[in-house]
Amino acid sequence: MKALRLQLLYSFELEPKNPFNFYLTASCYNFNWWFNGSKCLIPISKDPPLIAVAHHPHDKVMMDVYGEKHADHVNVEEFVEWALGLNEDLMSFYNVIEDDAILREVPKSLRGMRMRATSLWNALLIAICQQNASFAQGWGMLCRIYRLLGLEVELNGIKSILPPSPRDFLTSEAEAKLKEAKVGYRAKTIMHAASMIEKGYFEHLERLKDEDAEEKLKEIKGVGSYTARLTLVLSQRRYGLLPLDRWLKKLAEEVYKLKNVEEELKAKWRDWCGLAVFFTTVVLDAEVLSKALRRALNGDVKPSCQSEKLTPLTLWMHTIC
DNA sequence: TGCCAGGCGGGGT
DNA sequence: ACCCCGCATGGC
Repeated sequence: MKALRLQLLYSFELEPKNPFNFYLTASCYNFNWWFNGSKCLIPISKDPPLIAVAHHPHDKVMMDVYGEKHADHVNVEEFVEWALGLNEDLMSFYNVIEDDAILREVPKSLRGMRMRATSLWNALLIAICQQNASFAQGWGMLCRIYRLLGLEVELNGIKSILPPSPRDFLTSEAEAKLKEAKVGYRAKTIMHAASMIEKGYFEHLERLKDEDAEEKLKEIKGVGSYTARLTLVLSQRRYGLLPLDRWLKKLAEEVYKLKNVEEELKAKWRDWCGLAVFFTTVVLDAEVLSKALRRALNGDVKPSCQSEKLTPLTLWMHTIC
């Protein structure tokens, strides 16, 4: 298949709040068609195609926006700044997690790293692929979804992919592609979610309170508390929500010695639960529970820097599908 | 081989 | 309210 050629529309620069580490921010949970070690591509929309290319030569973040002619430029600067979390007050988060037995490395080895946010639909895809699957399996599914259903683009010689839109999942060919992506029983959830988004069911979701937004997403069959909360963390930076799965529940019980994990983690992390969960997976390299548990109990809470090992920070260096 | 792996829903108490 | 199982898939 031939890639759609996009052209440079315009450029701008952004000034991140300190501390900021571009390399770590771009590396984490990313694929090699969106990060190559220096340039970080940020998909903005697929219809019409629009994508920003970020690089970081000094203290500012430089942005080049690519698309087709006459594309709508509205709100791109705001979106990209938000997607990279450039305005987030990390120091306030660091205050909450100082002395945390698992997260104490975050203000050190991961200093300045932001969580990249994404669209509601893309966040749903990510969250659904995490259900009842290991890190490698979940991201393998996602990788195949992007390759099979996304739109190949080329900007100034750089090949990349724009994530598929909800509409792209509502055909019979898409059903076959999902089968090929080996998402198993999650395919039904993905299609159900796509059709509800397409019908505009989640418009103005951002206006709802956390609890109501979570309940609304849970109306998708196959989406429960974990998936709904993770989706809202990734797509709206609603850090007050705690995406609690069996992995984190067991870790918290054993490492923090908690009984009622949900209640006590909320008291511990307060308005930063979502970001705390995100970094918990990063520092433990998203290892499966038994290994993550052993590491946390041994105080081995520094993320691995070996490129051969598949971790959230090295994902972009690997070809996993 | 059988059983798990960052869930979920439907069925049984 | 709980508890339990099946659900696709791949890896160990």
